[in-house]
Amino acid sequence: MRWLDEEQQRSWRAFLVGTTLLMDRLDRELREQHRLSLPEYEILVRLSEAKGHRMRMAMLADSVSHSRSRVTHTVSRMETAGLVVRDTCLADGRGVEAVLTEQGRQALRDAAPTHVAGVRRLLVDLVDDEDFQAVGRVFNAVTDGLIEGNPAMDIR
Amino acid sequence: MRWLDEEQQRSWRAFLVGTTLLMDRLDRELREQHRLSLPEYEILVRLSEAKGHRMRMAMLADSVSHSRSRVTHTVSRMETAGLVVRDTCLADGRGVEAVLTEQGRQALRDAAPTHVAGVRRLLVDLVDDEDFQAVGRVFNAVTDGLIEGNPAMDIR
DNA sequence: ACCACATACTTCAACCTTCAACTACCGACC
DNA sequence: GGTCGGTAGTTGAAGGTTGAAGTATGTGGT
Repeated sequence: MRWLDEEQQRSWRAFLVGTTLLMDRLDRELREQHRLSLPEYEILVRLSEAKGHRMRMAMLADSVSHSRSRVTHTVSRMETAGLVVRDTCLADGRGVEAVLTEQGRQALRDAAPTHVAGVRRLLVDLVDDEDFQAVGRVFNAVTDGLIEGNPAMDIR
Repeated sequence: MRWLDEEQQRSWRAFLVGTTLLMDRLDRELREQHRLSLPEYEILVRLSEAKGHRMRMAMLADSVSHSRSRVTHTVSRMETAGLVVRDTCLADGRGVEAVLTEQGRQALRDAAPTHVAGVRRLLVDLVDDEDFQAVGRVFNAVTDGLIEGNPAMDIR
């Protein structure tokens, strides 16, 4: 059994604690200033980038790496809040598309500056550009490892 | 308003998705193989490193960066499972200490190899040592930023 | 000694996530 | 064209998390 050395141990714990604090804070800021959770915000982002501001539920789920069930619930809440609507998929009778409403687009326009400013202030602006790029490489590798490793999850 | 450039954007998203997948997987492995959640595991680790295998609730909460309420619940579940016991604090009548039981120590001994192997296989062994060190630096900076920024949270 | 205020932890209810059914539809094979 | 297995999405209940309010104890001023 190979354990982690001192250095690796420290990095791993820093990651655990830092991530917890960071996500907590970003979520809180969105909630307090825009009545939006971080998962909801991410869904708004994905939809806003999609063609026609609409996306199949499964694709949405994959793109944020949440379970389908979770996305169902999240989208339901967002629908109640008027941020999205559901639309049945013409091409596939089983399919459902989530569609951004004008109100949803507006919510995203409002929230984006807060969110980006938070990511900068609490993360990006605190560290070397080089180091931040390393973070990108590391988690791309992690994602690849987990998506390859998982049969039938190679959509991306 | 300064947005993130392409590269930063990619890194940030890789981080979000990679973290989600990684934590999910590590949690699942612990649950399936050892009936332990990741938060529970972390508490076992903290307690095992503490003098006398015991720690005040508040200190425990700070050390894993969870809310006090959350730690109360987690410890309650762990107490039911026989992994820890609560003990009132002699020095401070308000205080409560969580104490690792022999069963808790055993659970940790059993689970640790699984967990460490997972962290290696899914993260550490996939990336450059340099890059992993960068991750450590980045999240130490994040933690410092968030703990300094927060009045009365400088315990560590 | 008393009071006000702060700290330590718990409780409760609302909310979110997970997991295991469940419904509905597609596609292919006979 | 009926059946079988697979895919898309939802549902409902159980479990975990949050945040505000509650209980109990410590602390400092008078």
